[in-house]
Amino acid sequence: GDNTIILSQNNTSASFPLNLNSGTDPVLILQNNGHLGNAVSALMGLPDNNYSSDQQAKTLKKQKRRRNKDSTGEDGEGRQREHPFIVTEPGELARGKKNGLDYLFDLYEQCGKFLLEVQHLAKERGEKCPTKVTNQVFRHAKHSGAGYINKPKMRHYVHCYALHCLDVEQSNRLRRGYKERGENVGAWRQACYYPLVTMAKENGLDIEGVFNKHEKLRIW
Amino acid sequence: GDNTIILSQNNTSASFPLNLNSGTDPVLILQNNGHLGNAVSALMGLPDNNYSSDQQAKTLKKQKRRRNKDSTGEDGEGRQREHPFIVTEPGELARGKKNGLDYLFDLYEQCGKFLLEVQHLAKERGEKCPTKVTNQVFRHAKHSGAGYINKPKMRHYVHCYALHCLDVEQSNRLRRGYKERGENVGAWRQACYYPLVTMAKENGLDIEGVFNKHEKLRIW
DNA sequence: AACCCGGGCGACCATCGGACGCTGGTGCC
DNA sequence: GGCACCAGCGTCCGATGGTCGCCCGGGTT
Repeated sequence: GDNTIILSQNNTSASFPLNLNSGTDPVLILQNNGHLGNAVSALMGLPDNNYSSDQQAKTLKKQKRRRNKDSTGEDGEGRQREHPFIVTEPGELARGKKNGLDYLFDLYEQCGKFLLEVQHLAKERGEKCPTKVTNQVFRHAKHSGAGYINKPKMRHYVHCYALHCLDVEQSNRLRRGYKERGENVGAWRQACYYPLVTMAKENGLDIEGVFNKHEKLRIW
Repeated sequence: GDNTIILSQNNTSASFPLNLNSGTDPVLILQNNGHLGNAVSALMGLPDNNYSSDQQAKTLKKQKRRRNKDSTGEDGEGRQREHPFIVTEPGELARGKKNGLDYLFDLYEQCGKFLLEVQHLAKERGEKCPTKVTNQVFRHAKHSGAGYINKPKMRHYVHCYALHCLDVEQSNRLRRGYKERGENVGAWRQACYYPLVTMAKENGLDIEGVFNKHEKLRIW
């Protein structure tokens, strides 16, 4: 059934260097219209640039991708795909078969928690210990029942989360603006990128540098 | 023709945290009996442990490895394989068709330099910038004419280099001991591992932690 | 009901980190 | 010269990071 979560935004931060968050500490209402298991707080980021080095013969093999249309009942229970995100303003609950942005950001917090678990497990097994959210972390999340977390999604919105972490005020303003104008999630996502570039420039860093300065973004 | 290089061991260090080097600063004589191009100074390390996570069905497919026996003259010039290392004491020049350990350690310094070059190139191209010695760095080294540097070799001796960086005295003692006893390189290499474990334990860290504390080992 | 928009995420791919073991250089007899 | 030892490094492999685009959910008409 539907599931509503209430949590304070005054998150687990306990920041460290360069915390650009300004501190309005309202109570947020999250929601996943369908499931959910836990909730936390964290931040993230990374640009979508696809530079890649070693320019060479790029075989340029473009072939059709096929999907296994195995839509066979499965179990009858459990949604297949997450509801799409819509642009919501801070604290706003998404209506209908949609998810809001507070919920999106909470997924990043959850990933941070899963990373911590993976790190602890690795440590006590004497294995190599990741400092970033890796494939292994996504796998762990899935195995832990958080099937609604997946790599493509998290990577896709990472710089939106980053803006949220680095400057909540500006992030909130953007959300309200895009909601008001009735823009879709894709447009909002794009828009999140530019403030980050500006912030990086102001601090004389690249985007990655900005991420690394922030406790919660460092793991992305 | 043969090539001898003289350089001060008081290296480019300019350390930073936890520099365990004790500071005898003699003049070292390096040598690669056959080529060589430049020389620097740096340090490195990493254990050979093969933990790996996600224990699973390990397909265990063992198949014959084949080599391209293309020993065709090539050019007539240029050695194919590096001369093997022998255990030499500090400052000792390897005799005959052998290379000494000072030369081995210098290769790690060279790798550090190649990493810096790759980092600068990446930065000015706006590409992703490696913090570690990666495949790309080995590729760059090869392209830059340092064909005598290759990944398997560098990984193989990394913890020997680490010991050298973290405690030259002990490293030197070990070298002298193993040379005296006429042990082969493989035995010496193995022996380098244990002091590192002890050092890690003393500092309450794992091997990787020890590496990360040292300016020059961090890149491995 | 039918249509179309847009976005979730399965699955693909280049590349990586890591290591095995063949090949042949090297010293000894 | 012949042989046995042993180590250099070509080459392979599982897994990763990164992304494309198929497929379908969802709102609208």
